[in-house]
Amino acid sequence: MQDSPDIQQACSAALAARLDAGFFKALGDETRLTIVLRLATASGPMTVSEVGTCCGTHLSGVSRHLSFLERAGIVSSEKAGREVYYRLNHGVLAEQFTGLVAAFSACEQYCCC
Amino acid sequence: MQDSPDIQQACSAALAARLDAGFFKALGDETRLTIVLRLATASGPMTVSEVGTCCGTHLSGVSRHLSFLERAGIVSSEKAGREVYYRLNHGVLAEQFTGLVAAFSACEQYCCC
DNA sequence: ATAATATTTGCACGATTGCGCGAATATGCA
DNA sequence: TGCATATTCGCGCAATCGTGCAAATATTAT
Repeated sequence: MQDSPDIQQACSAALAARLDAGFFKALGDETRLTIVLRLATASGPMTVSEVGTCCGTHLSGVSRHLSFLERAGIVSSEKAGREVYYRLNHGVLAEQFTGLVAAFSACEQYCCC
Repeated sequence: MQDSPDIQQACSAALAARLDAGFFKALGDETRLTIVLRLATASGPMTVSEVGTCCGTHLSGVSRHLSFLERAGIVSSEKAGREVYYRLNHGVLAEQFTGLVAAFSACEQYCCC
């Protein structure tokens, strides 16, 4: 199989599948990035209140941000009693970013000049 | 040097430096992602008008999106006569994503349980 | 100089977003 | 049962965003 329109189509489709606006949108807010950073450097799962101490916003906003991040697959939650523990999905992030690198690289190699 | 608050601080700072909301915000819009995909699979630089054929929006909007992407470092422009040629900064994207993988991985290794 | 083409900019509109506040819900404890 | 704590939800507000349209600008061609 050599460089043909077929392989270019495949590269394009693979990259398109990786380009999820929701994922990037979730990371495109300062407060949410602060939360992500806090969770990334935590020694374990954190409650909403604990996360809330790192960013100056109201706790309801923190709860909403965490839900947003969870919907994007970036964090996971687990309910324990009246508290909800959030943790960062390191695996998802690593897989996404490495996948993006590979997809962009493939496009550059097979589609570009 | 072993796992100490110092190295945790270093990991946190390194990740914080990578977490640029503007960068993610630039990729957090469907139309801009369509433009990025188009440029990623192009055989060379493209004019604003050429890029515009891939997304249903008005040409002025395409111009604005390209400016946004350029401000985020994702694309570069070069003026040639009355046309402006845009191209994807593959290197920047690769460096950003690989850097993110490394920074998250370091945090997971040295800060987390 | 005049006309045609490519791009950018100003403007207004509708939609979305992040936020704080208070109420509602859920759970644990006395 | 009553009370305190943790989280979520509904509401409204201000700010931002994406868009189309028309005008302005820049450059090329006649």
